[in-house]
Amino acid sequence: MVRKTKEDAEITRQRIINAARESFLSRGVSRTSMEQIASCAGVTRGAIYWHFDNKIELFHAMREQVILPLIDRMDDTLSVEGAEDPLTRIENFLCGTIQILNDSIETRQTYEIMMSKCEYVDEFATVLRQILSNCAGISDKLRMVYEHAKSQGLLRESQDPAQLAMDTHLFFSGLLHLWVKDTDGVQIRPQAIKLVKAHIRLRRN
Amino acid sequence: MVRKTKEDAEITRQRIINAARESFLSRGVSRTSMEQIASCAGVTRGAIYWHFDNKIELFHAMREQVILPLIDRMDDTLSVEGAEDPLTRIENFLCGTIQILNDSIETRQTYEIMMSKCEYVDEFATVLRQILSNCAGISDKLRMVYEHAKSQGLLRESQDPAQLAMDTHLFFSGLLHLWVKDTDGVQIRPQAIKLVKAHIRLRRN
DNA sequence: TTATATACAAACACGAATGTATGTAAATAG
DNA sequence: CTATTTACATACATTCGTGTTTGTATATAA
Repeated sequence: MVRKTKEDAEITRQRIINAARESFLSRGVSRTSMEQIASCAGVTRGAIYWHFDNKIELFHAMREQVILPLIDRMDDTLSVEGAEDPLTRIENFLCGTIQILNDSIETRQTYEIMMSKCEYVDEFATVLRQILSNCAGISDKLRMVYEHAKSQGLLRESQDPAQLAMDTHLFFSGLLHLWVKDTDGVQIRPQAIKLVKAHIRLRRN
Repeated sequence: MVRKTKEDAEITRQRIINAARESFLSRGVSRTSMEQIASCAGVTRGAIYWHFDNKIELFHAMREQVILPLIDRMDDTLSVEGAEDPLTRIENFLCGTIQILNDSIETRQTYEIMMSKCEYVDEFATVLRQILSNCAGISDKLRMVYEHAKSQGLLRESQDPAQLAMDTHLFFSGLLHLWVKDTDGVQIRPQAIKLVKAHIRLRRN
């Protein structure tokens, strides 16, 4: 219970992040006190303030743990000129993201926190800007893939890739929001994959 | 500055709601204290506690002021068997909602609060459920209109009205989220209407 | 082997927010 | 005209959270 080795400290750090996630989820970010996180992690506030400057740094650490892998994966899934045609790549990207939310509790909880248990004001306004910038990145990537699809004659009629990309991005943004908030799994979780496929089918030649 | 007439009291009540909206918007719901709302409204906490039991009652009052008219409008715009064909009715409903957000500061601010300045935990979890239930209502209405469109042969190929409705609802949900958060008006506000029209065009025969 | 930095726990100081209780002057009912 | 509400303002009690400071045992570097 005293001085730990470096690995022990890293474990403590991770436990604090996990405790923060659980606490944020059940009480909301701003209502969660450092003391609550600490007791949930089995440490004192001293440990938290040792590893993190304050609550928002802790929030950032929690967020990055799930966001960075997702961004990497997006780059992989969308950009790779691989076996599948562009429209299938988009479909796989969307379905794969849903699948990750299904499989990873940490990702699911973090998304729920970001979408309905956090107030984006003051220091948190920065986070919102990061989210928006990330959104712009997704739209951009989608547009490029849709352009490929168009040049390969996969799209019906002459549809604008930029508008298609935005439509898909907004659809998926809405889907994620509802998916995450549908904690009972009644509203749309069961049909999410089917909806994605129908969405893609709508633009296929 | 003492006992007011009934109309004066109603004015005070409305000023408190307005002050709450402004305060919620800039500091977030949970960080906003009753004292801040009071001073912003030019009254004391006593006045607020006279009109409202607590912060969440105040929140509900603020929300209902903009939500109830919107719901009424949805019923009018979508349900009426009028001059326009079903797909145009949907388009008008979506564009009209965007237009209201554009024109009404109160509506815009309230939506921004609900979407990014509020934590849906504890007492506020109820609000989230209301929102979800409202979402289900919108999907339902949309599905019915799409069924009309299908029976009139307005849709391309054989598309499932339920899936189309969900797709539209998710698209619009994503659009509203991004529209509200795009306070600089750079990301999508200028192209929102065009996106709606492209979305509808995609399903037209 | 000793000095120092690390990884926390414990204690302190301070502010801030909430709900309630009490006071009060004027509007309104009878 | 007086009794009672109404529509607040003011004061009080209590709780809770934050950031910082101090203490300390041990890992680690030299």
